[in-house]
Amino acid sequence: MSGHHPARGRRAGERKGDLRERAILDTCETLLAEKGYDAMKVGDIAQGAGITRGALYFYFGSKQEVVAALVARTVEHLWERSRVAAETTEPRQAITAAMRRTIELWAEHGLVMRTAIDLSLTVPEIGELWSHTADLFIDAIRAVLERAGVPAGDAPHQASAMARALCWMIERTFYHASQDSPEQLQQASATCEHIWMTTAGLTA
Amino acid sequence: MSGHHPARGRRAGERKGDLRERAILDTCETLLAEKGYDAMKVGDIAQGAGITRGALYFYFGSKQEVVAALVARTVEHLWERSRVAAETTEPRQAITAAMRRTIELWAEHGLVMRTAIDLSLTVPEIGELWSHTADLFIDAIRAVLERAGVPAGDAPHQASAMARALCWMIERTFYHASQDSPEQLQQASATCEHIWMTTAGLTA
DNA sequence: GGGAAAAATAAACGCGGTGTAGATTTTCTC
DNA sequence: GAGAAAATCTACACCGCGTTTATTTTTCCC
Repeated sequence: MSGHHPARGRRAGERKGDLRERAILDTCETLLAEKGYDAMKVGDIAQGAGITRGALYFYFGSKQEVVAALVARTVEHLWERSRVAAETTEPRQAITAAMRRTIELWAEHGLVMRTAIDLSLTVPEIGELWSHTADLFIDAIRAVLERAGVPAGDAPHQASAMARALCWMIERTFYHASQDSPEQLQQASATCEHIWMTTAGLTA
Repeated sequence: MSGHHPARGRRAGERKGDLRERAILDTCETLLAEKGYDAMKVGDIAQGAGITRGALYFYFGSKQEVVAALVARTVEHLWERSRVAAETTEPRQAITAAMRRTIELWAEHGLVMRTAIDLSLTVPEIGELWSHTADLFIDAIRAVLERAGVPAGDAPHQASAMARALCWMIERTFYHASQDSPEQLQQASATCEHIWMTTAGLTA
């Protein structure tokens, strides 16, 4: 058992320490890229943020909480971006636009997204965040499929199930591609787009 | 740094300890299902296998090595099954047969396969095993696509890239479905099969 | 500018888990 | 049945996390 209640300090808007909190998350992101989750120790994060271990535990209750907060920050960003888009009605355009946006998201936040996926099992809070995010994407895909004429419903070849499968395809394909080069992301995107189109009944 | 060279004991065929080695892997598989990787401690595995921690370290150099061995054992099984099949030439039948086989594999070995995927990043040896396995599947899918008329090649809408995307779709979809019920596996399979068919240009 | 609250420091400590070492017993082999 | 190799046990050293405490510095705000 770690901490039952937050044991967090500082409540009430926008103290100075919010700066440090951001510094901690930034450092965490950097170290995650450099060494990976396991090898990254709490002391490293603190040091990188210019504080001591003790001080870090004033802001966050555990290592997992730090990473969870980092994921939350990133994921919130994803949601905003997604809310803005998704207004195109013509299916073909919608798909193309969505894939372009997906490339941007993975190019910019690939590391954190991969970390979120990896830790989904281990850290329940992160699991929640990511599965919620996935649901948003699935629903967006579902809407496009239905607009393109795929019958609505939960059965195997109806829109919901297909959208889910397509979402996992995109997630996994970009997960791998984002570990390589930006070119790989482009390639991956083109392939996913084509399969999505075909599945939607839109023969290119 | 853990252990550089194996530090393994016992070489030369079929000592008594091979029995224990199997017992260790069996216990590991059980505990993995019950508690998950992190919560499963080395002492638990040893106890389950009827020996002490120290004895376990005679057979395996680390916790990771134990799980890697378990994955290797399972994956070898997968390879055999795949070698036997994949002789159907008619694309539609080949796809249906492949999906039926995939259901069986995930129903039987879902837990270990999920573990392999989860630890691919953390444990290099497991990463190797799994990516090799994935390559086999990708190649099988590629062959079917080409037989169905999809042009060969590495470009985004040619057979190789599409096969890769389809493989990740199947992996991830089954990964999730296998955590729920056998019924979910059936559903997932039907959906994946449909998308695969469509992608291959075989309108159902 | 002075007092309260917030933010940070340093130095311990306990806990749990991994991996290692050395001694010891069992088992094979001749 | 003696010696070697295999298998096992017990005890320990290490590392990292999370906690605690006591003490200082910074910041807020009236």
